[in-house]
Amino acid sequence: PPPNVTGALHLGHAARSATEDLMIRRARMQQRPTLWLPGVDHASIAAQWVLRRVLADEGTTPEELGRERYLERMWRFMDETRPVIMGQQRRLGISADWGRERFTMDARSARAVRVAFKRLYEDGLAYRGQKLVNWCPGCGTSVSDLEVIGTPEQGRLWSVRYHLLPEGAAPGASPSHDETITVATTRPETILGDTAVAVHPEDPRYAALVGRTVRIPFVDRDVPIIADAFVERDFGTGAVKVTPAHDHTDFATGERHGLPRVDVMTDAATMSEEAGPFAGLTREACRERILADLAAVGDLAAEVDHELAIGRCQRSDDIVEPRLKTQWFIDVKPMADRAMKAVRERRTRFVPERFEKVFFDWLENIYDWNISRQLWWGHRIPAWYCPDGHVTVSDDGSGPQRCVECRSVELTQDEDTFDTWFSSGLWPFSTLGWPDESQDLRTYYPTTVMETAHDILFFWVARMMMLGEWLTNEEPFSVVYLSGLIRDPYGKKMSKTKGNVIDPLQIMDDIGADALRFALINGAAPGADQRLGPSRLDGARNFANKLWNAARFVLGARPEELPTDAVLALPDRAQLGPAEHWILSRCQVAVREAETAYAAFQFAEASRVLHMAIWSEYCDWYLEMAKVRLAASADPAARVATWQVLAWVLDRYLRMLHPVMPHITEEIWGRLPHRPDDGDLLITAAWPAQDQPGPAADEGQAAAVADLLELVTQMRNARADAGIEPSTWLQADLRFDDEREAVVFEALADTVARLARVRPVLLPAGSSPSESAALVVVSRGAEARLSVRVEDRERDRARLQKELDETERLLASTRAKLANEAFVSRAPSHVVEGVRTTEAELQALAERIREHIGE
RNA sequence: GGGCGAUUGGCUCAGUCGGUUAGAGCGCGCGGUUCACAUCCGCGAGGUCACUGGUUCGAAUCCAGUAUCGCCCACCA
Repeated sequence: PPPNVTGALHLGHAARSATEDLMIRRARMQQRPTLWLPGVDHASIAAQWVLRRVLADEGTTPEELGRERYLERMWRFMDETRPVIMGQQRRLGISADWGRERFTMDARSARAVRVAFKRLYEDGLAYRGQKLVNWCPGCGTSVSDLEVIGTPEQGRLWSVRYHLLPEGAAPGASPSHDETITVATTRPETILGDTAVAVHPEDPRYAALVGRTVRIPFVDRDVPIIADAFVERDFGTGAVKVTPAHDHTDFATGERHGLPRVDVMTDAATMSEEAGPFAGLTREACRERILADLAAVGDLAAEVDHELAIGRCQRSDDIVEPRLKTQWFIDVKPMADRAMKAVRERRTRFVPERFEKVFFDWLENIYDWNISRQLWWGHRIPAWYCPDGHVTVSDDGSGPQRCVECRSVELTQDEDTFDTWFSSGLWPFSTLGWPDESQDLRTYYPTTVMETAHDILFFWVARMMMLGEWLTNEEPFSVVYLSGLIRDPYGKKMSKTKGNVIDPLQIMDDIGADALRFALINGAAPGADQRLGPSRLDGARNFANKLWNAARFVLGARPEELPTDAVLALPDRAQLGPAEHWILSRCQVAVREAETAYAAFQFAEASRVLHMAIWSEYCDWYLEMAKVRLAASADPAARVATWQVLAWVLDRYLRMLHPVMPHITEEIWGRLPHRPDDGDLLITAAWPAQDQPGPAADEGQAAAVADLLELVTQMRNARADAGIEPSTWLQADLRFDDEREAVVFEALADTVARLARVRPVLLPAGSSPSESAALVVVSRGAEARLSVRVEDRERDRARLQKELDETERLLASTRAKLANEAFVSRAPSHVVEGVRTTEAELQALAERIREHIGE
């Protein structure tokens, strides 16, 4: 989504950009045709606020400048601010098609807006009419329903007595003193605009009063008591004042009953001439005066605290006033139906899926879209009026010559501009050349993925889908990926006033763009808000550092025997040792799992898989194992083969990680040998998950190595528990149940020595245990005895006992399962078999441990 | 008022198809000047998976209800 032109890069942008860049880079490596079109949005209301502050600093105001000079100043401001936000985006390293940068206020967008509007007008969807709009006095413009935020606030509910006219009395007669109807209101100032009182048609309390006339105080207007089912009998007094010009419900009621609309306010939210004695007062002052006056004459019947939802402007936080205006609206229902159809037909799907429901709920209950804004900055509505009031809509850039109805040449253009989201809603196709049948449009439209935060699902995504379906007859994108918002470590929204904002530019200075990207990707579940704080950022920085250092080691360990122009390749299979089979096997698993996650939009999972594989498998184990085989004393062929595996595996990790951390992976990759079919840059290199898998690892050897590593861990554990100095070399007698494991061990004896700091000796399978004092380590297929001093061994008793307890606990639960007749007969056989195997292993293990404890 | 989501070690979160010994990072404890990395290495402690009931041979996972928190929508004035 295009960021606002006047904005500074914040973490939300960074997160969106990182996610989008991830997708585009992966697609590019998969050799798919990719286009990521960057740009900025003109954000009319936001820009107007920003420029007003700038002008204030310059000692002037928009009003002083006038429309024309104001717009000139705005364009100059755009020229200053636009490169700033674009430059900040580039620092993230996002691989957009920068040469195609677009702006929602550029000439091509302007044309698309005109054409779209004319089409909607001709289709009967765009119309001009007098309706209630949401008027924001602070912004001086109407805003759409979405921009009005219902804010729960403590208010009051006043009950006011209206006096009835005597039955059958002529209009203007004196109202009755005693006969009254009491209405409840939270907004006494709108009394002045009342044109009816409504009660429920089945409310016995008021049945007799329906049809009578009441006198509205202060303005002395006589209005009817009407019956309408919208009235809630249980609320307030059960009688409602009806103010069609100042309340959305009342407007609808007024339409049903043909009530007049009396507008008692001005654009500045002060009382108008229609307010009679209160004209000129602010709405707040008017309320006070009315309440005082009502109380004075005894017509204020009750006053209670009442919590209500106040509509406030998203931008200015002012209380939004429903006001009667003649403006442009779009009947969105037909478009909404088309958009919903695209989703039902699965031409567009949401990730995560649950947003479909939110999407449907909104579109099913949608109201007409008010698109007129009383702002200067924006696309001016291409509608012209002649002196007779005829409307001419034109998509011609220079406007119409004559009125379409009376041929008058005296035409005046509508003063208003479009809601910014109208032009944003055209983005997927206006940027590709629409309305022209351009080559780009044919190639890239409909697009593949729309990625954005869920807070603009209605504002933007739904509008793009409606406008796209209606204007191009195609869904604008097939996947909507909705991400969450970034919050501070305590779950609070980041805001400047709270002072909890993390500045992505500062973070990039501190830890680099890649670390920031990794932190953002790694912490983000689709659709879920994420908390971001120092600890996650530190972790990401550490990972970048780890990868860099591992690469430094690999590059530095390159054997001299390998020709400088050697291509990236695996050695002959015969040259692979067990450790090489193990890491090749692990690498294949990681590539497969990461790809599955990427394909399912589970980007955090993909990053976790790669983080684990690189850190916990490649660095923690394989690099350490490789060091032995790389040592100068080793056979040169083995040394070369080992390095080839190191490089080959690293290459795969780098490719898979590139979408997340483009800079560091590119930098490292550039220093590794490449395959003959590779270009110079990783950004366009082939995606491992779909290229040739390479020779399959020997899974038997890989599994044996895994067991051996488990044994190493246990030996370390035993040493630590017994408090053996880490630097001490111990003698270790090893015995394996399985002959193949023994063979693998023999090949890796030096490696085991290094990893566990022991001098390992292989005992024959049936040999008797050593008599010397020893730490005993027992694993499923092997055991080790570490020779130590007697007192060291004494400290070790507890460890074996603990292991036995744990083993017996597991054994008990396994046996309980097998003892369950229902389990054995109903569970799938492979599950039962698995449990049987586990039971046998655990039993053997327990026996062996017991044996050693008995010694 | 309606809807959605969350609830898993001290903290932040994974756990996708019901069967794994429930994982990770941070934090915590113990140890470490091993020639890639102290932004590091090794070892460890720490979880009745919010609660109640149900389905199932088997539930963190599916269903119903409850509680708490968060978000979205809404014309009880």
